[in-house]
Amino acid sequence: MYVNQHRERKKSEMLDIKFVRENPDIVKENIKKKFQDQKLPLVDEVIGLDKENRETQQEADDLRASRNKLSKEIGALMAQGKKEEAEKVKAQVAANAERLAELEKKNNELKEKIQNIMYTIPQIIDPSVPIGKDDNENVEIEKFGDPVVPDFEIPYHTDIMESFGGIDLDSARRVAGNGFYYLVGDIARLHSAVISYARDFMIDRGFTYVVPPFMIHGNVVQGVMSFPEMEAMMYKIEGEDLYLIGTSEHSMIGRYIDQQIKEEELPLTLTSYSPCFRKEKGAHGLEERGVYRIHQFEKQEMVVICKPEESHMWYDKLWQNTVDLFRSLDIPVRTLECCSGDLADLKCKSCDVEAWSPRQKKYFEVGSCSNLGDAQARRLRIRIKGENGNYLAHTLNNTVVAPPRMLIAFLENNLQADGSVKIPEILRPYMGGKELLVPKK
RNA sequence: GGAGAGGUAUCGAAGUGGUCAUAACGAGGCGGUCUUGAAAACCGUUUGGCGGCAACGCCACAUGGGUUCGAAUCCCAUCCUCUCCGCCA
Repeated sequence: MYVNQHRERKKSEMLDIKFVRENPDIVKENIKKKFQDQKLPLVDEVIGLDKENRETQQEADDLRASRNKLSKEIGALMAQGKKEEAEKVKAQVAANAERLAELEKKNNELKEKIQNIMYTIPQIIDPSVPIGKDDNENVEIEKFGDPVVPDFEIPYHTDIMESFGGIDLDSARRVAGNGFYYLVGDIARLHSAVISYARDFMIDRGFTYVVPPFMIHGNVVQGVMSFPEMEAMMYKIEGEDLYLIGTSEHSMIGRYIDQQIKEEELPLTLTSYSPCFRKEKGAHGLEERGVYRIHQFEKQEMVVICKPEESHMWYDKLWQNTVDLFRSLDIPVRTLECCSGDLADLKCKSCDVEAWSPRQKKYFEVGSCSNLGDAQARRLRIRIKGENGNYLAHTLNNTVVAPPRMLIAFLENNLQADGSVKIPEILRPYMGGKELLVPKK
């Protein structure tokens, strides 16, 4: 099995060094588009190092070739009993040994330098990505449904939950600290109902349901996300090479590490369930309290592995699925496209699906859809076995739904003036047929 | 946690210091012969990565290191899998 072959942490790259060598201008232009000008000198630097490395490699390979040849001669001479002649050839090999050791050392140093740089050179973004510096310049693409503001006041989401006796944050803080929750009664049931409904929604659209591992090895983490993300997000199990997943995308993409997938098996269209664990380092404001930003939540995810030429098409289908799901629950949404400067280095294109908050009178993020191009596949060596050789797959992922955050949108949009919450028809089978949640106080 | 066995290509598996790692042998896949068609039989073909215009060369036998002119093979360390026992949802 492949499992242990790449346990050692190896930094790896988003772009092919060959591509950088042959298209330095494209790579530089891309860096500028992402407002990372400080990385510009690295391109020429890495191309120089690469040239030096290939020369070193070639000389070392030649020396190895000569050693291999001479060693065979020694074997033949020994077999014939010609010991003296064998000794002479041995001396020849020894003469090259020192130079080879030198080259190997240099080769390793160069490789490490190259990798360190390549690790920071961002993925080429899709031409359709809007250029902008940070998240202020993200672009609204399309709205779905009317963002209604009712003529009664919508309470903060934890207050709505409390009116049903549905949340216990105080106990959660005592037991696990800030960023955890107990969901109780109908609210807990609603949480499970949403997950189950989302699962069936995706199964009906032809996706295969998967329950993956909730912990993964360090090398898989490195393959699916960049190092700064990893530091800020991932919980590590003490004394083990295991991390709690931040999303099932991690274990779902990791499933194909070092694999060659037959062309005819593609596309792989999967929907996975998992709890997600995130450190969420850094301070968060008022609007991120309650169950908005937490250390543990559950999520139904969709993941696609496909041929390069199909990733655009799947990207559009993926975010549309989330829009459709929210619309089926009468929640207004919009799509917000990530601009170049806000796009993670691993991604070619990404958008957020945002749900309407009638309380805040604005949209807020409930899901994120990304096309990673071949960046994850390059890092994890996920290849497609084609007629004319192997090539890297493209990978995409998107949130189907992530309660409890999604519950915020659900409760706010389905709250009635009398404090009750109506259950959309489509969700009722998952709620034991209930049409309405009635507050306890 | 204890005791054994083991990690080689798509799978099973041989190889225990050189002339079998473009990896024996078997299976599977692909192409072909035969056949009305199929099965069977037979023949051929089939690892991945890097460099090079090419010829060709290098690397990879779980991982890392060591011994050696030369390591799948010997030595050291680490990881993992399987079987049985124990414990346990």
